[in-house]
Amino acid sequence: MKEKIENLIREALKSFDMDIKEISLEHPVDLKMGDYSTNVAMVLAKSANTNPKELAEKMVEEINKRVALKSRKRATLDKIEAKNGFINFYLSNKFLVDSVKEILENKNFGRNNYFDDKKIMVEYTDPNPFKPFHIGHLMTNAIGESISRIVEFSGAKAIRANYQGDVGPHVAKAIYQLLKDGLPDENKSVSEKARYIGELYAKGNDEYESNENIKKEIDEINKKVYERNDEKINNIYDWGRRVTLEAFEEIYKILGTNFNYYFFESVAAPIGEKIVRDNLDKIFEESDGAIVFHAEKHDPKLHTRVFINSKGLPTYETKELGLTKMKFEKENLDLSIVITANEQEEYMKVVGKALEIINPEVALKMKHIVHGMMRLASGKMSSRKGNVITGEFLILESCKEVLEKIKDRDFTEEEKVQISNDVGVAALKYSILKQNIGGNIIYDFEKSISFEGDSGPYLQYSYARANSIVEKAKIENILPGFLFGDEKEIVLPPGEVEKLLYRFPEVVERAAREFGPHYISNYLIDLARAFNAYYGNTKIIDKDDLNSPYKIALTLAFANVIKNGLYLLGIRVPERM
RNA sequence: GCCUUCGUAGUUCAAUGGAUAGAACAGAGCUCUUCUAAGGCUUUGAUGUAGGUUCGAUUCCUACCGAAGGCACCA
Repeated sequence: MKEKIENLIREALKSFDMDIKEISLEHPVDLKMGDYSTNVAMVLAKSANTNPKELAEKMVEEINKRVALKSRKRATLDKIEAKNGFINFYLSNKFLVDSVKEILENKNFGRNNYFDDKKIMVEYTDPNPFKPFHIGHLMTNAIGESISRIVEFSGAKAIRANYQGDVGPHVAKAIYQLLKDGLPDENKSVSEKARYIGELYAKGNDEYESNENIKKEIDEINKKVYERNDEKINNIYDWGRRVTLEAFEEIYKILGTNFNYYFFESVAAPIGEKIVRDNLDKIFEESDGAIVFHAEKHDPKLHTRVFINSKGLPTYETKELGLTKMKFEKENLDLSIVITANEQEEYMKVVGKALEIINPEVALKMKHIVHGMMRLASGKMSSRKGNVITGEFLILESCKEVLEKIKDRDFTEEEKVQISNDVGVAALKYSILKQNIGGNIIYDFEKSISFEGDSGPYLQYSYARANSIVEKAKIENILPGFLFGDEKEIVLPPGEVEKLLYRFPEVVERAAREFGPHYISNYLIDLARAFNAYYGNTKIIDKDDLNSPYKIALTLAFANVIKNGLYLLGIRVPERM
């Protein structure tokens, strides 16, 4: 449709001997201004020595001449007008109803081909064994899963990767404390054991910072973990690594993520180390016993970073180089996306610069997407029993809240658990994905599990309600249809719902182009609001209404789009709730 | 100090250089003998400051004020 209108504009311009590189064609904020609108007259007026209004009017005349050539019945455009220098296009009822029809016929409505035939790896979540799964991991997971699905819907083959720090000082801190305090009870569940390890990590961290001798001891353990030459430490390490990774798997299951690849720092480290040592003197330099990269020599906005520390151990930067090499060896990628919090933005630029010198081809295919940090709106939660809020805790609380809400509903126990999991996770994910991912999220526990207004459960609820109407209509033997009364003409004026439905593929494409899941969340909320308003003042199932089949078709189309949209956000859609 | 990102209703967020800056929450008032009231309807309220570019600036540029992150052996 968009292209069709653009062609009309171009043809009209041609008749005035004018042309423009890029036609800006947008949806006016207000539906009263038409369905599409262009500002070309305003852009070109000056160079054409005329004023925008006049040019717009002349163009409308020209476009109307061309449209009139086509038969009225098949027309997709109803009206074209010039207003305040804009040219507004109004879609015909026929086009809108046809788009509803298309949604019912095409289960994949919303797909586009922006990333056709591209192979894209998305690395996200990245929790570290021996440490808790915290809120930041929840954020990265929600964003990464959504971006993976969006690029898939845009034609790409998405490869999901998870990169986990199974070596490094944090591991040594946990092991030190485990050696001191002992292992947890064998009978405890995996997640309880993982929680115990996480608590000891925090304790070890405190010790590390407050006691010089313990610091040395932990540094020693760190080295042994890399070298794997101490059996006692190896045993605890292998056990702790396994337990925490298993606990993460349980969380991924609830969140709905399946990774294709798991990368580990322990593997990436030696690969990265070789790259650094091979490029010593060429790119990297020795300084104070460490090996560093003076990035500011290549770009004054960057700074120096240590790649191999003075104890001879590789830092995160080096591991990142190794990881990148591994990724491109495993798969022939067109694009490799890494999603992290924005605190890593600056040094990723340094790593990127080093990579650019070592392997410019690969560097071009790297994309670092950063999201904001989760900050607490109030200190309430963090002080609770001295616990930090982990991502896991948040998921459980949110689901528990939903369970409480539906406890008296007419569902089986099994259904109740399923629904509360789906809705609880939706509330959290939506609160992360509803806003631009770059900004910080001021985290408010109450609001994140809000089920009203601009929320995931609101969307799920709208879907469940639409779904139940369609189900009920089936029982009453009214099926979706596209005949309007006795007339062959469409008499039911399509409303706001239709005018939003056909835009879905455009929204998905934009979300893919800009890696912005929030475009989808915002769209879905607008759509759901429009439908809920329609629902509020229309009787959809009505045996005496000849338009009832169309109303049901519209309801079904709405449900399909919400379902596909929520899928792209990584949110499950309960049929009933 | 330097670098990066960001300042929009009381609060949390939208807005592709465009038309009257949208929502949600909170506040006030309606609304279930129609299909799920986790809903709908009505209503109060905002672009940090000062310049500049432009037919047009929340959006681009400059300065200032404020916030977050980063700036050598953590990730």
